Amino acid sequence: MLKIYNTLTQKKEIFKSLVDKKINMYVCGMTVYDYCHLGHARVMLVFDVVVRYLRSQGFEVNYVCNITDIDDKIIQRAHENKETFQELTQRYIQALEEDMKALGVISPTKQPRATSYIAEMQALISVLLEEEIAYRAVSGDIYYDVKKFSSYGKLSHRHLDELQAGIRVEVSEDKKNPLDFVLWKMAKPGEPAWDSPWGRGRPGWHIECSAMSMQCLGEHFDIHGGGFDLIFPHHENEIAQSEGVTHKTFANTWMHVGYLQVNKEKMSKSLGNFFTIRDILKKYHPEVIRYFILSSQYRSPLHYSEEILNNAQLALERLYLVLREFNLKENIKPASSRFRERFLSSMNDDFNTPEALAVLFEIAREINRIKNENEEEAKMLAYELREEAAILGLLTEEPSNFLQKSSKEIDVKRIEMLIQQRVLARLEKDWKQADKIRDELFALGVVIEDAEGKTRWRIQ
RNA sequence: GGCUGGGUAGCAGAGUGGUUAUGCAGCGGCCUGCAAAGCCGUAGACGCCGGUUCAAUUCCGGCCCCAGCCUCCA
Repeated sequence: MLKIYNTLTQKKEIFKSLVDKKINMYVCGMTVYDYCHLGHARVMLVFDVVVRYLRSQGFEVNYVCNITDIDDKIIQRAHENKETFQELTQRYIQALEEDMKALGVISPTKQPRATSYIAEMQALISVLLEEEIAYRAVSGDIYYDVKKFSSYGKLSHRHLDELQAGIRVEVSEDKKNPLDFVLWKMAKPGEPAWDSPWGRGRPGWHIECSAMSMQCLGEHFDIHGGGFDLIFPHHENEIAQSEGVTHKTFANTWMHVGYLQVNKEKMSKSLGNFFTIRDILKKYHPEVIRYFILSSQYRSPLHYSEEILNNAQLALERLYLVLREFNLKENIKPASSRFRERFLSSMNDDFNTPEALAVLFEIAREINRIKNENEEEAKMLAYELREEAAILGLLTEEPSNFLQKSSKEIDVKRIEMLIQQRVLARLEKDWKQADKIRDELFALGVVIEDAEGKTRWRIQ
């Protein structure tokens, strides 16, 4: 029985899809004006695992993840770069796709872009104006009147008066209420603009997700997700807009991924403490990043440091060292074991990946324990280990590939030649020479293992 | 000020009203020419103060501390 923590109710709830065995899920994706950092990777990897898991449990998941390709920061950045906003966004959309591919993130079923849904956004704004939930200000900009939506604040668990007390931005003369947010913004000369019944302009940030999610998934769907920082105001506003138009529940379950922290601070662009995905991939295997992300529960803050990533690497090596012992070429569906049940119940408990990983390590130990006495059973467990790890997107590589991959240039020919020399030295029981070669290899970052008459090597 | 979520062994990080999380690191052993890998064993923890209970790290209350949101942010 799958339970998911719902930000809306602040409880873990038994998950039930609107249509049996089908799930419609929307995740707020990236604004494309710069490279993605590890914090973005966390969100994408978490939902990647959510989708993989749900599919493995027989759900047909319709996974929509948008791209925001028009917004103030994009306009500003394009202006700074003296290029069109399309040139800018196209470049970063491509970078985003490269990053996601490198991380092994499965593609969303659909990846709508804001600029392709301008008409749908305008349709929503029209309804909100007709219903007088939105108003046109003196400037011509159109705002959402938060006072008209009685349950405003239900997702972030705040009340309008509390919010107003904490206002810390200068209040625009234009708005009736400082918390009102823009739906349509009139264009200044030189800014990107679209025709609308209210004049040339561009959409506000929040309306795009209402338009895209409802267009792609319907007015009422199962899961809506994103980073923690989107709870307020973004998702709150999405609810206000969508439910303001439809008068029915927008999304049933709201999932939010915790922050990635560096030195106890949130990783963010403004603090300048971020690491881009592509930079980290220069030093670490994608599965190491994935392991690191999954080693904490998705709602908790996750601390980043190089030491922790190194630890993730060592942990993954342990699992790969187990799989290396077997030739898992056959297409075998392993039988249920006592481990499988625990793996599944961990995942069913709000995607508790740290606990699921712990189960994988227990399988690994069991394999090591029995492999000499009962090779067949060990092999079955190895198949199971690989299958369950695949749900997390791990252990998908050939073990020797993973274990012999290095971020530095390695000279495999030289390594193998040295190993050959050492084998000869060992046959002659020339331990001094053998150890000297081993030291030499170690200096190259190569670790040697002598087992069952063979010598194997791996990196680091 | 309001609202969220936290504080678990050297590090990371789950979980539980009484029983080994897990990974890395440590200690002892087995294996090995020596290592590596692996196995067995072992040590070490639940912010502070009260309360409930036969029993609390786990429930309740208070306090302290940390992070985040209330402006754009995944």
